[in-house]
Amino acid sequence: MTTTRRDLAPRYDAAAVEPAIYDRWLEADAFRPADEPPPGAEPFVIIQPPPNVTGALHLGHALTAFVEDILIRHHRMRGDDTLWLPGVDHASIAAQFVLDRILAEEGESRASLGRDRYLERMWQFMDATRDVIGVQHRRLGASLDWSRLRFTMDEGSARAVRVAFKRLWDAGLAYRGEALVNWCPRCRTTISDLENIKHEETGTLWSVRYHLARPDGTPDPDAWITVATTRPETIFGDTAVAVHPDDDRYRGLVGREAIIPFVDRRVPIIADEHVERDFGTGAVKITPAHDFDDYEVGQRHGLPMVTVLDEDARLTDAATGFAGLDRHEARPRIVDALRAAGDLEDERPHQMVIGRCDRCGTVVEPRLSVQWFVRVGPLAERALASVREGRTRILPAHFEKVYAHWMENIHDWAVGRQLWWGHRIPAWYCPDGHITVTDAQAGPDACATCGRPAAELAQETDIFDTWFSSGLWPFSTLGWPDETPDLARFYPTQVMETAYEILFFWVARMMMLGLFLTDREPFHTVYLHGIVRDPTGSKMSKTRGNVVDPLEMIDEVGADALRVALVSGNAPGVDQRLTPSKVTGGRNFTNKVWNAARFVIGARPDPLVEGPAEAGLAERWIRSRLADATARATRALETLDVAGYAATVHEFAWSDYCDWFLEMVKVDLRRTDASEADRARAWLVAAEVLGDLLRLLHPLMPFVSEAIWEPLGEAAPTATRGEPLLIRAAWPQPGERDPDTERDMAALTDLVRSVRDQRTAAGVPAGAWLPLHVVPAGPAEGDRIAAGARYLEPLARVRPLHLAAGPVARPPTASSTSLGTFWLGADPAAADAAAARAAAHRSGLRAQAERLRALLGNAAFSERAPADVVARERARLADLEAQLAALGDDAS
RNA sequence: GGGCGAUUGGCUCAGUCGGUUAGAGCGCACGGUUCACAUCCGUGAGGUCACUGGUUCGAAUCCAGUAUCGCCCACCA
Repeated sequence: MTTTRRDLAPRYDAAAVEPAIYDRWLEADAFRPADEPPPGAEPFVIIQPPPNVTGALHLGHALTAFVEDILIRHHRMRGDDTLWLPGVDHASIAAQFVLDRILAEEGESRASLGRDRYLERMWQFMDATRDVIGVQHRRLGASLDWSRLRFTMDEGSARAVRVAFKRLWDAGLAYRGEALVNWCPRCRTTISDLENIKHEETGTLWSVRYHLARPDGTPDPDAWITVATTRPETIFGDTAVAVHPDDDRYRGLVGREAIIPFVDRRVPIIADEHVERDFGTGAVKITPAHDFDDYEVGQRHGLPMVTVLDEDARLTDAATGFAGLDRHEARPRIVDALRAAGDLEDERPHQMVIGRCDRCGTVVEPRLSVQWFVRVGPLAERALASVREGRTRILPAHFEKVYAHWMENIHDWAVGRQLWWGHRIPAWYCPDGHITVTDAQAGPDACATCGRPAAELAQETDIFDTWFSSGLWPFSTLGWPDETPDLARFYPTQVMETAYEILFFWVARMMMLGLFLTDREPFHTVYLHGIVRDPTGSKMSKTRGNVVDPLEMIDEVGADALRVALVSGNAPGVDQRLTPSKVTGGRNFTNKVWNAARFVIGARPDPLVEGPAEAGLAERWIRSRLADATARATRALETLDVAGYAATVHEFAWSDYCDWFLEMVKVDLRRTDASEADRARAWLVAAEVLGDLLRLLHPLMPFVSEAIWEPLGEAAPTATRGEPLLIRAAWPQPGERDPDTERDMAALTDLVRSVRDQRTAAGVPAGAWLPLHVVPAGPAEGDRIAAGARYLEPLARVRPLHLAAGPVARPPTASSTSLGTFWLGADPAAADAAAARAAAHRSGLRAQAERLRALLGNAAFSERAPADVVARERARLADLEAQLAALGDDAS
């Protein structure tokens, strides 16, 4: 019988193996679900959070892809109707930011090109960059169904956006209105609250005299009210001065008028609870068009709103003498002018919170404008109920509180953006001011209100916030609004896995829109992962220069190693530090698995003569351990405990399979007294368990496991059960545990470890063979030692083994395990340390026995603790006492 | 200002339903050319589980408070 035996390299060479394996998966079309769902199969669907089209792969993408790929591969192997759908997000503001920079280098700009040419240019840019992120995901080993790749700017998404907005409009949940919004003067667009990032900064608090108006309306040079402000450049927009109604200092001034500097406008002095008496001077200027608080005060008091800053945050003509100046230039000049006029009373540094644009860092300006909003109240209520009532759960669970808190305090969503790259809002205006919203691609035929023909209507120029189309992602990708087969088959999805950072941006919006538009929760579980930080715990950022490029890491150690590093020991929702030692650990593990397989495949007896053979201790033990590992790994994956899964397979592979089992297999393969059938059996067990181990490992290290699979199958067809590709192989069913065998093995390995400890203590050369004397604790123990002797001898490197029957004089180096008392026939000169170790061992036993006696002697314990707990402790004490007695210790 | 979370060996992190010897990897010490792997093997040291109080026969685990750190949200100009 001849077999093709592959020569595997002594080291796992990721760079050589991984791309070839990925190509094999692609050739086999292994990522795509079957055309028809397998009968009785449960769907398991993850829609990939679409990475930004402009972004390069970072560790966050890698973590996302790894966690999702692990879940997907597991379910695919279980035979579920599994779909993992990839996508790319058009990222309007981010994409414009990038393109604008490129254009600037070419001496062009948004303005110089105009909307149509700009968008043309954007599409060219898209064509050039759109595939990059996908190609990068392939290097991670992501088993995404590329045949279903979607883009948030494709026609499917565009249609979904139009239909979604039309439904919101028809339901009265979309409206247009004037309001104060966050405006980024550099991006020249509205941004949402979430994109307005608050920073603690030191500014200046100025106290400025506003002179009171005399009856004739002129300023009284001798009477004034002093207001505190951090924004003197908005003085021109002041339409009131406010004080607290209970503030005695100003009681007499309420109802009088103050004169705004420079513009000499008379404004009322009003009383409003919003004013903090203890802050500043207790009097505040009210600028309704440039401050969210003041806006509300203005509403309450019916104050006029004067806009003094334009789209570029330059002072408008309302700013007499300062018009045209940028807000930052204007500020010091205005302060100077006030000082010159003698109206600047005070100037002091002030800690304050400043909002800056998430994208460009520019100070955000509250700006009065007419905008499109989504009324989120009713949407949020449903989205909140879904989580409260458990129809969608969030992992880790404490984020449910965060989610609820946000949903309860949610503000209407300003969905319009004054940008060009994105989905244009499908609203048309007629000259009479009517609004027509349609989901027809070609636009409306006529004004819905007055019937004016389409030619007289003008479409809204604003586009949607990127997150509007993202909010439709779980169903727009499956064909919604059409009732497509994919939508019926795969929606709602199972797991939404993403970074906790975008819980509000994205997850909340998908919940709200999904429930409104499809009447179903778009996913059953939200799995949030944390941020990958640098080894010191800092967030990775380009400016800090501490960014780790996953692709470089993969070049170095391989994708599987990076995957192990990122998912091991990482709980959901918790930030992690990626250290070099974690990456090295991942690499070492891939290499360990590779080499274990190399050994097994290379150790195949030739010829392999199968025949009747008995299941030995090693075989029974490893099968039992495998059953345990399979059950635990499966359970961990079912509960989305990815780190627990990784830890389980790591421990089983390294400790059980490699450290103990393979060492025992070596013994069995080299036995001279064994039959060929016995050797064949020992090897086949090793190969078959390796097969199941590879199945368990596959989601964690898909490349290595797949690379080994084929050569293993060639050497041992029963190990792979004829399944050609591991990615499509069946997930193992947990077998039966064998507690007796596990106990026997635990006792044996305990003895091996104790002997090794004695050897180390005695300074015995590692290679030396020593006689071992054992006095078994009883006849049963003696039988167990005899049964395990063939492993005990080589693993502990002891020979010969003396099993004493009766009482024998014990040397001071004697130590004990549950199997009995033992000592080594070592050179007496080297035995001092061993004797000390043995003495320490005895005193440890004594201390434990002491503790247990105290516990069991406590009536409260024996009476109140559960019977099984008491019995267990009793048994432990009995065992300890037996060991002590066998060592000649009478302390009991 | 409100909310959420964390605190476990030198480091990074696990720790199930409360059960009496708290685990892992890295690091450290010692020993190793045992024919899969030195990206390895073996052995060992190292923790009063942040602190205080409570519940309990029993607390890293449950409760209350304190301290420190971190994050999120928020309209004191």
